[in-house]
Amino acid sequence: MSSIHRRLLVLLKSCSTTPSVRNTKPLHALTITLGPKPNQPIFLYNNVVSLYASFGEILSARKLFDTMPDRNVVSFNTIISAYSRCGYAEEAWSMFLDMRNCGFRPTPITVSGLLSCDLLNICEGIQLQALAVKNGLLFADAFVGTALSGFYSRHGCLSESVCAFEDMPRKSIVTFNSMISIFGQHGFAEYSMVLFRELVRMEVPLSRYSFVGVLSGVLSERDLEIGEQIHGLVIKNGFDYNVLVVNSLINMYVKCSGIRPAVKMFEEVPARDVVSFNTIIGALVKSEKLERVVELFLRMSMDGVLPNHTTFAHVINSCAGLQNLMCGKSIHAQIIKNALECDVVVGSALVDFYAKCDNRED
DNA sequence: TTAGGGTTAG
Repeated sequence: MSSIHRRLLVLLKSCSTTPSVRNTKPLHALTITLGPKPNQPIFLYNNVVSLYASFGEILSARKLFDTMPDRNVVSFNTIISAYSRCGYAEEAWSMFLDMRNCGFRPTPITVSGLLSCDLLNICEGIQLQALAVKNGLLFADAFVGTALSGFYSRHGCLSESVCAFEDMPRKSIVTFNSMISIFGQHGFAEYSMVLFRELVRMEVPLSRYSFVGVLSGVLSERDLEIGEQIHGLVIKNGFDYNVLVVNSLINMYVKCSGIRPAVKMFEEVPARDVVSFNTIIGALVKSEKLERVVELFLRMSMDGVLPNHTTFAHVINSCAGLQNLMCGKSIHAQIIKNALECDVVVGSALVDFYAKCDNRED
């Protein structure tokens, strides 16, 4: 191995320990210095493409991919998954066609990467399913089947999603969590619970997503008992310190038993993030307890939790309801500081706020 | 020795 390749490997190692665009650029520069010679280690190029993609620098990733002197299956899988993650379904599909034209056989990673693209159309997904069945890709691991069931669910095809799940020769904890969540999101809390119980009986260690999934369907007063049972299991399994699970529980109490028990839970938990605050703030707005919204917003900043567009939209709506021009204007200043004035939801809330405060010009 | 799945508020 030449000294320049050794230097590349050292840079690559530093990129993987502290990944950043700043660290990736010198690595990229060195690959350019090497020139388009044959026998270049594709491995290094793949890593740089992957690093750019992981920072959302999809154009840089593609540019480098195009200049690579040689490519392998991993190169194609990296760029296809990068496009899929960013929602560029057409580009992902076009790279998939290029891959096949270059004589590479799609792997489970190619197919699951494409199927997990939010905007992949139904015809292409069905073609991928046929290809996966024909090539036995569902037997390799649980990724393709899980992605397929998620793909059908996103397109509103619940029965196809369930079929994909049931036909899977290999299922993982993620497959179960995903299906539990799909049932919940489609309003089938009882099926979600049946699958969750099956998972418990299998005695595999539950993950935080198992609880998030099953709680996503527990949304009405009649489900409160189920919600409380899940709460018990959360504690039993030691997830009551996990902010993601705790937020799902707070949301469940908001939906099933109203603001009081939800606030009680919110006050008792060891840690809160922006979603915990937004859940309670959203519930306070709905029940028209607008003064408390502003109080909670102030407490949020005292606790060092940064507001986001959801928080600002709720708080501005409360100021509009209270017709409190002074308070709203000061929140507006913070919105500008956070560069959220052009956010469509926040911006619309501001327009509504000024109109309700008879301040048409602003 | 590089590529892949489940996530709460709105």
